[in-house]
Amino acid sequence: MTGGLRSGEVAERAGLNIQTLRYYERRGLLAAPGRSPGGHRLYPPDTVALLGVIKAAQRLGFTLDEVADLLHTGRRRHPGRDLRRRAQDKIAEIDARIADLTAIRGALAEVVDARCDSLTDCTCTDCPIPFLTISTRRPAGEPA
Amino acid sequence: MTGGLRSGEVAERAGLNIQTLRYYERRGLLAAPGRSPGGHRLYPPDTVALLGVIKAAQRLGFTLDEVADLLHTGRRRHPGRDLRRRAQDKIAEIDARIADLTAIRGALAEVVDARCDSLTDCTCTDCPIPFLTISTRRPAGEPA
DNA sequence: TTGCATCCGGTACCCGGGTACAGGGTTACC
DNA sequence: GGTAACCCTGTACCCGGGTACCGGATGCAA
Repeated sequence: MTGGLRSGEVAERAGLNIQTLRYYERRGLLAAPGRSPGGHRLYPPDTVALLGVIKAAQRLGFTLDEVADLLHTGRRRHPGRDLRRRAQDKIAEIDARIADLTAIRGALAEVVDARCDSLTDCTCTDCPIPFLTISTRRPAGEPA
Repeated sequence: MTGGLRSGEVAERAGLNIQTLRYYERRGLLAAPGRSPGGHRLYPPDTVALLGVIKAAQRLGFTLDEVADLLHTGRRRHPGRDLRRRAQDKIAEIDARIADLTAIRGALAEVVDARCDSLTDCTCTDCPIPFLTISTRRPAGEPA
């Protein structure tokens, strides 16, 4: 009888590296699974689906810490409100990020339109490069 | 007589850390400056402006390697064409990034609208979470 | 019971953009 | 010529999300 899936099987089905499974365990995304008598991990079969959820949440822009948190609070406190609030916060972050990128895009378009020819010694008239002081926030980093 | 600015002065005027100046030197963004008899760096005064340019380029989404490259090719080969082409490439990258973020935003909005209450066991009707297979590209990373 | 595939834990490394620290040498001013 | 402030080199560390390698132990089938 099979007490669960071996790490190699889980990794293959989920499209991940075995090391990544152990990494997720360390990070608190996966509960420590049962073990065979010899110490090999035996995962419950729904682990594969859980990993799919984790990957989906990552695609939504959540960090691994945030995903771990969501998984845990999902089990404990009043869950629904929490997920919705976090999703809304994440939308706000994404909007800010899009606004940043849009501003940068505009500045780049100006550089192209003005036919700038050098970062340091541009000879074009009304060169926009000296005025690139937009976006004094985070340079171009990910959300906090 | 002053043979140039000391690193502390440059760092302060440019709003950077001294370590960062040396880091930029290693990365090829700043040429190795002259030295005092005792070995202290003495920077030409326009270094401060150059650092401003570097920061501007970073804000435009160029990596340090790309900036170094732009600064070098700006001096050598046929410069103008290069800068314009790279700026256009960068605009395309940014557009792709914005498209990704917009898709993610849409998915998050669905999660909010549907009043999902759990990542793993959502009880809402027509829950969108199982369908979060959008954006099979890079998860949410920076441009290549 | 032999042999190969798989897995174990621990540790080190990768990317990009820096920052920090230790232990010493220099500069500048009084 | 003292002494504070500054600077030097070299090395290690930070973040996030993993990946790679090592030597040894297990699992499973013939």
